[in-house]
Amino acid sequence: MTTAIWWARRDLRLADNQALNLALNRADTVIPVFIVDPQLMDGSAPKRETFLRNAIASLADEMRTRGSQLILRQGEPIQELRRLMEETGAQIIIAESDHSPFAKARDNRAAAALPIEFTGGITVHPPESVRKPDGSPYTIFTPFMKFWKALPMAGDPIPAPKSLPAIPELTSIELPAAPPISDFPAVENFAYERLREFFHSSIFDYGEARNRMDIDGTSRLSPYLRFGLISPRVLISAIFRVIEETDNKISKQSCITWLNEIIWREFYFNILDHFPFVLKMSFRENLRSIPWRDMPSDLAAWQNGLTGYPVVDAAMRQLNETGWMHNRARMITASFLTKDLLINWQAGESWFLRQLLDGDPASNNGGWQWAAGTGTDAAPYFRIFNPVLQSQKFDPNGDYVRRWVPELAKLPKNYIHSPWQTPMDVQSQFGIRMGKDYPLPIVDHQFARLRTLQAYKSAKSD
DNA sequence: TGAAATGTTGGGGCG
DNA sequence: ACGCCCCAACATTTC
Repeated sequence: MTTAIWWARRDLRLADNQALNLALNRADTVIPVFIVDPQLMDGSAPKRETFLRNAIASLADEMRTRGSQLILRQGEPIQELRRLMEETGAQIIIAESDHSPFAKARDNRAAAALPIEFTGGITVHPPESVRKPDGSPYTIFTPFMKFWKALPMAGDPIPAPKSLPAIPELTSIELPAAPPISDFPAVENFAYERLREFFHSSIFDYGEARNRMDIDGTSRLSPYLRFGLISPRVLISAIFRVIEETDNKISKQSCITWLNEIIWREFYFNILDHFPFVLKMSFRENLRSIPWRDMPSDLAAWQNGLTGYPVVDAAMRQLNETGWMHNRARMITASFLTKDLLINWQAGESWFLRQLLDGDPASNNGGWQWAAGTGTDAAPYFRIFNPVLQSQKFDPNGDYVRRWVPELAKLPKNYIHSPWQTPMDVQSQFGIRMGKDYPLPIVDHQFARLRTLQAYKSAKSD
């Protein structure tokens, strides 16, 4: 009679769960446990905590209908695991590997103290398996992506178990119920529904539509990936099949573009695994002394969506209200904070990490360092987004702005992207006073652009 | 997965 | 008819 503990962390799913599957294959009895770590549930990311609580509750439901029970404990994970081993007589603990410095330190401690085995699954290919021939990690996306695509897939997705072994009577804490998140129900099956819907049509226009902030052109699966309600392997094997079956050139290219986005995620897991220092400083050594501005009022205006640039404000308000932001908008707001306000990307990184449902240290850091031009394979520092042009291009009718900045909703299309240029008679015609009902720009873009070029140049030559 | 500055071209107005 | 200027429109370079 063998007993295994399945330690769930950010793999809150039944389908294609390598850790759960290994536990089921190894043992007659599998004790599923989620340990609430006060160090992680510290109120620093309330939206993600809500999603997590919902996801745990939903997984617990699913386990119950299959004859098992998700045990919830709270405390220092290693202590709790040891206690649970004593209570159940389990011989082994199995968990999915994680690669953040925090997770690695915790898991190394666990491995030193307990019989624990880790599986893959958080990425399709474990970071250590994507290396250059000489063994060093890739730091440029394209060669990484080519190598990644040439790797054989390690098996097909594992279907969800239809039933689970019953477990003995054990204590389990009650997690206070969390309000549901309307745009992102934290339910495994819903992720599949969303995937099906996306693959039914939008994916074939993804190449163009993904940039349009006024359109639902993206899969919006990121929170589900973040907490492992769906596995990247499921996404990859699904998209491979669609690519194979698609003849139309543009449609096929759209699918490949989406696939590459998933590979960007793998790339940043890789970068963080090999270069954990990126969480503390710029990847690029020659850009570590940019004279950032320390301007709390500008940072607050950015955080609260009150910069006077409609597309920036719309995006920040979308983030604050829903916990999600369109990817194009992430680039625009990140460019604005770092290049227009000349505020350290780390301030933006931590705000996003606080607010995003999909906030993950690897992807979030990768994205910010990309935008700031300080990262691996990043945008060159002189690539500065013009928030007005970006808005005109990717929200042509201003619908995205109108949705999230209601005080501008009445403004006609030709002024919606740069409302400070609205003539007085038009302002009074629509009953909007610039500078009162909506802020004037907190910085002039042309001026800010030159200031930033100067600042980056001075850092480079240090 | 930019944008601004600068350079080039070619058609049309005009003396 | 011709040269000249103007200036979109597009291309290239630069940051």
